[in-house]
Amino acid sequence: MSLSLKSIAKALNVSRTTVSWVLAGKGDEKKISLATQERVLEYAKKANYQPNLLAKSLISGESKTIGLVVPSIGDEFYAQIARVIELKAESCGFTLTFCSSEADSEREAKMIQMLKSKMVDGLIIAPTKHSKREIESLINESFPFVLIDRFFPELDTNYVLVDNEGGCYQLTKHLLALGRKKVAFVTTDTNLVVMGLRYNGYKKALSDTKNRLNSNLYIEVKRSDYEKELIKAFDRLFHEVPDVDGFCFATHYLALEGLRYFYAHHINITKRISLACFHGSPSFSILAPNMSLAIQPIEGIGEEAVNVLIQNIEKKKTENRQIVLPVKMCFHS
Amino acid sequence: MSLSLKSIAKALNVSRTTVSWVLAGKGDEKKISLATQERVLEYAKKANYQPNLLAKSLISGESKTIGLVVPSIGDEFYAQIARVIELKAESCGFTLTFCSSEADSEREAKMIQMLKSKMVDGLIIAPTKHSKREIESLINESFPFVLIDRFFPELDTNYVLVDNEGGCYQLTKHLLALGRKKVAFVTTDTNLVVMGLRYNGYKKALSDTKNRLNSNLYIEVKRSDYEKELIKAFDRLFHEVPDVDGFCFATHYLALEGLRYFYAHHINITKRISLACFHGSPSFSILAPNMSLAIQPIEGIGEEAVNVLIQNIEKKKTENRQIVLPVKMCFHS
DNA sequence: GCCCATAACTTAATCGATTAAGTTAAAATT
DNA sequence: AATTTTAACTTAATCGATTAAGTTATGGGC
Repeated sequence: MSLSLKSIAKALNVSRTTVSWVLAGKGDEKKISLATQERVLEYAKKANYQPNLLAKSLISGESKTIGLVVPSIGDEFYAQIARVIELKAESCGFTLTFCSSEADSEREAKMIQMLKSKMVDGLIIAPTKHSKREIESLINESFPFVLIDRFFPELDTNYVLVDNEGGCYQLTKHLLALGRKKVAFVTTDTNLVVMGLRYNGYKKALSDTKNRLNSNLYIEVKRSDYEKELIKAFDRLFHEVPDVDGFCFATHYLALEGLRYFYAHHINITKRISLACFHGSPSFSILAPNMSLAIQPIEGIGEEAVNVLIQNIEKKKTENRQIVLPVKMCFHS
Repeated sequence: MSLSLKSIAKALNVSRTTVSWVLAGKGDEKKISLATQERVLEYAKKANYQPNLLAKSLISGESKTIGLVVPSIGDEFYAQIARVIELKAESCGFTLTFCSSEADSEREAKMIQMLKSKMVDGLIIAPTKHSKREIESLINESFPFVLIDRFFPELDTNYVLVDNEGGCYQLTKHLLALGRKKVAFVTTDTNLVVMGLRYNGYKKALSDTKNRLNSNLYIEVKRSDYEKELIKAFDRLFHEVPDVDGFCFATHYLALEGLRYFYAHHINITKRISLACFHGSPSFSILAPNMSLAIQPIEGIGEEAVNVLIQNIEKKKTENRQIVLPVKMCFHS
């Protein structure tokens, strides 16, 4: 269908090698006459020749493609990460193929397998909670990869994370410093290590300020159907602890549902309670200008992930790198 | 590095052909002895053989990969579209490679070229305004592709759109039916055909109800730096037409900035004005529960795009299909 | 005992590129 | 004039798979 080196060679009555050399810019080096070089270049341009990169990859053993595996590309956070990764990867000559695991580790395993079969040069993965197995086998094959957003403390891998614990620690401390006494922590998916870290930050802030941990102030909702779950949990919370006066949300989507609840119940989110959230969303500055935020450095995560991965791809060796980026604190009263 | 057909063949002392047939499930058909079949299958399983799909694609001429080109994968709307497309494509045996054009037609042309070089079987493109050239050349090469979200009326291509004009027509009519007299239309990027269609819907609703078009009520902001642009435009609007009582936003991100303005200026968005927006965003139901919406059928767009594209890929022929999906109206008072 | 069918493979070409290792004819050197 | 160099190519192997077209050896039929 599309024209190949071979067909150019045939048309010009020269060998494939000659054409290959000229188009690769090695014409002079390989002592191809100027006349021939011009003939080849002109023909290639006129016919709009584009090399088949699959063939090239087959030989070179590198596809210049990175596989990105995230729970869902439809998620605002991962979509923005994907954008940064794409731009950074492109500047290094790589394109991106992505797969959404839909938070299903079997699906994830299949996608990783597929990407490897398509000969991606490396993977950037935001793993699901049960994908330790798959990650271990990547380690065994010493296939280049970097984890982002989530990790496995017991595995020695590359990863790029943010300071989950520190972020929630600072947010909680800020709420307490504002004079709040009963600060609730709202979280989900607690078998994810990073969620545990966020909770640790909350707990540490409490104990550092001699506040007692109150289990009634701990709200955990299941990931699926979290909207309704949260309403139920909040109804109970406001019944059990009517004078709750602060909220630290572990994720932006929980915070959005929390805000929906506060608005629906006419709860004064300036006077009666203070708010904080790990990461944010554009609408928060309108909905709750006073909410304090620990913003994840999306650019940094993406760029570091690509950096680490490409280093790993290029010099097969290299030790694993564990990067923890600081969050950007935005305090409000 | 990773083991190949060849190495399996060598290890078992059979020919590559035999191994290939057995692994392709053609063992019986090709009369390979059961003993050999078992030996091959067992070895392949133990060694975790995975075929090199690049090599397979080189032969078959199909990569089972679709290229997705959108202005930005970081954009909520395109991210969600991408998710749907990925799921649908996967169910048809395709994976997705994506590129963000960053609304730059030169960049877009480069990305399309790259994707074609990587031998994607087809493209799904949300084109930028100046990419007509590139699209035309795809037509000339009869390369399979589908446009989404945007299109070129003068080109005969596949496309999947939503009813832009009808959506804005109904939204505007609704605002007028609520008794609003001075409804503003807020838009951007007017050289995009679909933005023109949305404006047409607005104008048609006005003329159908014998309302006069008032150029003071037409707000157009540049795409870049639209946040500040919108503030300036609104300042002017409220000065020139203090009794403006309705707003129809052409996009969700304009509406969000509009809401930011209303909140900042304590403008009563229930009594003093009525709101409408083409498409929506999760926070709108909290920020402006009364805002009427014309929701784009994201699932439908993605699924139809994949359907049309795959049909196009599989039977090289086929006429172009032009699909316009209805929007889902959510009226509020 | 001869011929043919069939089981059970193997050889070699192919996809589209790259590249090490030739080849040939003309020019330069001795 | 004989030998070496060099310019300007070409041949053929290779990447990892697929597949059309052979090739054996064995068994059955007559």
